[in-house]
Amino acid sequence: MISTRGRYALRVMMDLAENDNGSFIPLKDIAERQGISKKYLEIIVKDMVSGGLIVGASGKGGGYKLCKKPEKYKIGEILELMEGTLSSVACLADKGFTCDRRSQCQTLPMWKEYDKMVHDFFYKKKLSDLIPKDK
Amino acid sequence: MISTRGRYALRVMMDLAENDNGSFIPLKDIAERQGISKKYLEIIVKDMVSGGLIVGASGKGGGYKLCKKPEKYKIGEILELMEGTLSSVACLADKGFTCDRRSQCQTLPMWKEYDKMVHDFFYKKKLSDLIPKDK
DNA sequence: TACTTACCTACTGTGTCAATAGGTAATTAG
DNA sequence: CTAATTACCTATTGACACAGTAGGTAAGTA
Repeated sequence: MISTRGRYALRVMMDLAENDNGSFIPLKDIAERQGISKKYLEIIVKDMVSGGLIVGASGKGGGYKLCKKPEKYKIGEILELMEGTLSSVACLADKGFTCDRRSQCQTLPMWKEYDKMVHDFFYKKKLSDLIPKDK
Repeated sequence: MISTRGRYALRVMMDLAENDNGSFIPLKDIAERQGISKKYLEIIVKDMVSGGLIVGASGKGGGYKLCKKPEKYKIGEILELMEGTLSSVACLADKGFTCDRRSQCQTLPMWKEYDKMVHDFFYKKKLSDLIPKDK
C-alpha cells in the first residue's frame, strides 16, 4: 500500500511543476494549496532533497524547485525513493535478505513476475503525464 | 507489501493441494513441511476457514482440506481475503473512505489503472498454476 | 476413556505511520 | 545591521499492524 509519504511527494512534485515560474516556491504555499500540514511535508520534502529529486534554498526568496523537466521524472523513481521499495515481498525488497527455501520456493517466480509488472508500470509513467495540459 | 499472512496462506493452500489424499491433513504436518510455527499458522488457517477457503475438522483424523479443486482457486481471492485488500491507496481500499479532493485529484486515475492491473494479475493466476505438474 | 486435533482468548515486543513541537541555520529585503 | 523569511534539524507522540507466543477449551475418533 502506497503511504502518504509517496502520495504527498507526488503531489509536491506536481505542484512544483504546475506552479513553476523559474524561482523557488516556498513550502508554505505548497502546503496551503495541497491542504497538507506544512510540518509533516517538511519531513517528506527533506528526503526528496537528499534523494536528489528537488533542490531547496534557504532564506527569503527561498523554497523548492524541480531539478529536471517534468517529463524527465519517472513516477517510479519518486515512489521508490519515498517508499523505500516497490517490491511486493521482503525476499525481493531487501538486498541482503536470506531465505533457506529460496531454491525450492514455488511462489518466487510469481512474485518476480509481479514485481517486474509493477516496476514497468511506474517507470513508464512520467510526472508530466499527471499534469493536465490545458492549464 | 504482501505480509506473511498472505504468503503463508498461499503455502498452506499449495501444501493442501500437493498432499491431498482425500482425507483431512493435520496442521502439524503442514507446519513441519513448510517450516512455519504451528501456533502462528493456527491464526492464519482460522481465517481461511471462516473465509470459506478451506474446511477444518476436529478430533482424531481431523485437519484441513480444500473445498474446491486447485484450478478453481484464484490467487487473488486468497490474497484479498488474507490481506484485506489488494488496493494500492486508502481512498480505493476503504469503501467508506471520503476525500474532499476526490473530484479534483489528478493521481486517482493512475491509482485506478494500477489497481485494475494488480487485480487482473492475481485473478488470472490459479492455485494450480503454482504447483509443479511432474509431481 | 484416552488421544488427537481444531478452535478460542489473551498477551507481547517491535516497528512503522502520520503527524506535532520547538528549535537553529541560512539568506535576503529594507 | 536588523528583521523577516525560509529551509533544515532533533525529538516526541499516539495509534496501529505485524509476527508471533502462551495456555486453555471443545470436538471428534480409536
